[in-house]
Amino acid sequence: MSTKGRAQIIELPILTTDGQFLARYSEAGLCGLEFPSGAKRAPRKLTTDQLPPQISRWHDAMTKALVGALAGQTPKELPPLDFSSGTSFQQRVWRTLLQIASGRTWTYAQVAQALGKPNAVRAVGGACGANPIPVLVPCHRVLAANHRLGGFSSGLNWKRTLLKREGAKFVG
DNA sequence: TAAGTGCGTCGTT
DNA sequence: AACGACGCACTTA
Repeated sequence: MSTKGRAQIIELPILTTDGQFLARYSEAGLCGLEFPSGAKRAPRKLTTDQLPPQISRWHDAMTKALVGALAGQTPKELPPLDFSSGTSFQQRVWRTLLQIASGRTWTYAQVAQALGKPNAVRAVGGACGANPIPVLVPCHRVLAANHRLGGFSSGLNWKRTLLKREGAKFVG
């Protein structure tokens, strides 16, 4: 038996009114989420009953959480989040982002403050950009100084849309 | 006001 | 050693 077999990742689509998202699961939990892409290929042809039951439960929770979050609501239940792809600094940032309530925004500088590294502002921006689970890990709630929009890896329109639905204010 | 430049800062590659 | 989803001071138009 191979001792270096790669961890199995299961990808499942989530259909929403905003398009088809793609959720990724590891043995530890949800490890990735991708925004709808132009290509609408189904990533996998598995029916729910062929899935490991644990993944199936996670995906049910995830589907509800995502649909709600896209409507500006705070998810009641999330699947376990697998942040293991990140460096320890990135993981700290991502965990911090989970503290930002819907409708509220922090600045990159505030996140850096919260980490006890007030000068690591730019590094925080980098970690936000590396967030593997957008929307649920609300990197879109992090703005630049003076309520300016800042950036967003998956496209600024997504950031604007999400913030508007949550009733958050921003400039730009 | 708006837009552009330079530099400090620090985690990542 | 180079590069950013930053912030701030400062210059120009």
